[in-house]
Amino acid sequence: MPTPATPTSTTTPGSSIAEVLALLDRLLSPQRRMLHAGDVLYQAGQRCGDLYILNSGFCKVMTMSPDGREQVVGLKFRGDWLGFDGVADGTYSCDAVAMDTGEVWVIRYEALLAGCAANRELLTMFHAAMSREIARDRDSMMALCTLPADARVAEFLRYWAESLATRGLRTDQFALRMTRAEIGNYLGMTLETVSRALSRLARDKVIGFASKGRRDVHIPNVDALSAFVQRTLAPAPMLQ
Amino acid sequence: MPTPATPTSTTTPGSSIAEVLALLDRLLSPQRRMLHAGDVLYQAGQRCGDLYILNSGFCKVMTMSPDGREQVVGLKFRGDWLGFDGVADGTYSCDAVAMDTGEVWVIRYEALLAGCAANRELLTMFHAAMSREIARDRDSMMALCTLPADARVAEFLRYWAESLATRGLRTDQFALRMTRAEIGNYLGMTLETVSRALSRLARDKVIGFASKGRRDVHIPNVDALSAFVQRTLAPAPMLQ
DNA sequence: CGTTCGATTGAGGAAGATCAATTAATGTGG
DNA sequence: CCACATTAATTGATCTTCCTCAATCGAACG
Repeated sequence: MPTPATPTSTTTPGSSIAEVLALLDRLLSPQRRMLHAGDVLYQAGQRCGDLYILNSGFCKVMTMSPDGREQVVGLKFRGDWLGFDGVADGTYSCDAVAMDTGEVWVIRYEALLAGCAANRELLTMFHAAMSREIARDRDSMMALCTLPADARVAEFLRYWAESLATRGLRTDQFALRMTRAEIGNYLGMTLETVSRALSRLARDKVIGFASKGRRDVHIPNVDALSAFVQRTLAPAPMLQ
Repeated sequence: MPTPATPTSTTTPGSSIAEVLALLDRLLSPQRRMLHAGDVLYQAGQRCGDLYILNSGFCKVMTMSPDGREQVVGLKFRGDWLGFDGVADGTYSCDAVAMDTGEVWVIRYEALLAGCAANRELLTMFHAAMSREIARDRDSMMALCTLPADARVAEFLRYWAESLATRGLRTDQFALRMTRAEIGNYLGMTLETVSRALSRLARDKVIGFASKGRRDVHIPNVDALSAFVQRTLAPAPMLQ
């Protein structure tokens, strides 16, 4: 897993979310589009003329296989791009759905190409964004393949908290905008297993639930989540 | 899962492997580098100044988490790019290892950027390659999360055969260049489960093993593999 | 205030992991 | 070239984890 990016890092130009947004605003003055929970930003099969940058809110990315299996394959936060999958053959291969009220900036792909040809910073920033998505997807595969169910849920929460932290949002308390069924679908397990994992995490005081409802998660200490993942990997502390 | 790409498709410029290689050769005249099985093309943490295109042979991409879990997260064939993960922050985050004798073309990232600024075709081709990798990773996630072990192994073989077919190579018989342990690691299961799945596929005549050794797989009919995957998804043909 | 949807929890079963033994292929030194 | 060592693959027996099925509970909403 990558070390948490420092939001103000300037090693690569355009590596901070604010810088990226500012650059895009300046060079491409993208159109704004309001989102509400459940809104479909784009759908698989649809012609891809635009890419999107999430300026606020949260989105999920979903794929459907020809035989009807459906899966959440990605989560998007402020500063993340949407629609990369459509660049290759001009057609989106996933659905993108808003999970909350928010705003995306619409980037015409043709305009982006023109901008990239003229502006080196825009070009490298765009490449960095795609590259980061590839690296992130690989981390997801690792978690899916090597972690047992409880650790997978813990890692999911850790990733969400880290994503919020990177964006300067509070991480001690936040709303999971997904049902247990959706989380399970994303993590490759059933909703009951997700629920049991969350209950265990709560019993172990690694997480807590806000007073009313069990969608609001309280994470006193993100490191405790990482520690929990590690603990499940070293099964028995080797008694002697 | 994407429909098998027609090798001669010209909808997007530079979408065929031959076109991509020709374009790169013409514009960047990349340096050639010979590979032998086991050669490490690049390693996580290493400075990323180059990208690579595989001209022949096969490579695997591996990640290692901080706590030591290691996993095969990708397979690369002729025409595939390697090193995208290093573009974001100038450091590779994976290892790339040759599985066979082959040749890569070395693309200096700086030269590529310069070329992209000057040549629109190169720019879109490069973007298409990254986009395709993102879409492909999502398909992998889908297979990992939604398919039972037997179907996952069948899907793995189907993907390998499809990859060979797209590149004009024979698919009825080929060598898996991975041990059962490596396949299992890639698919998120143990080597014993891989072995049992392969035995079942062979018993059902969906695949066969070449005379000597069980590394050479014989696939009389790729569609039979897809059918096998479907069969495991519709568990009981609903007796009444 | 009942209906509905999501979440929790328990009991039983099945898929796959683990452990262990055997066999097959590959390599090595004599 | 053969005996032997080594590594990979297969197969079986057991055990664990997670899934499935089912009941219950809680929150939200008309």
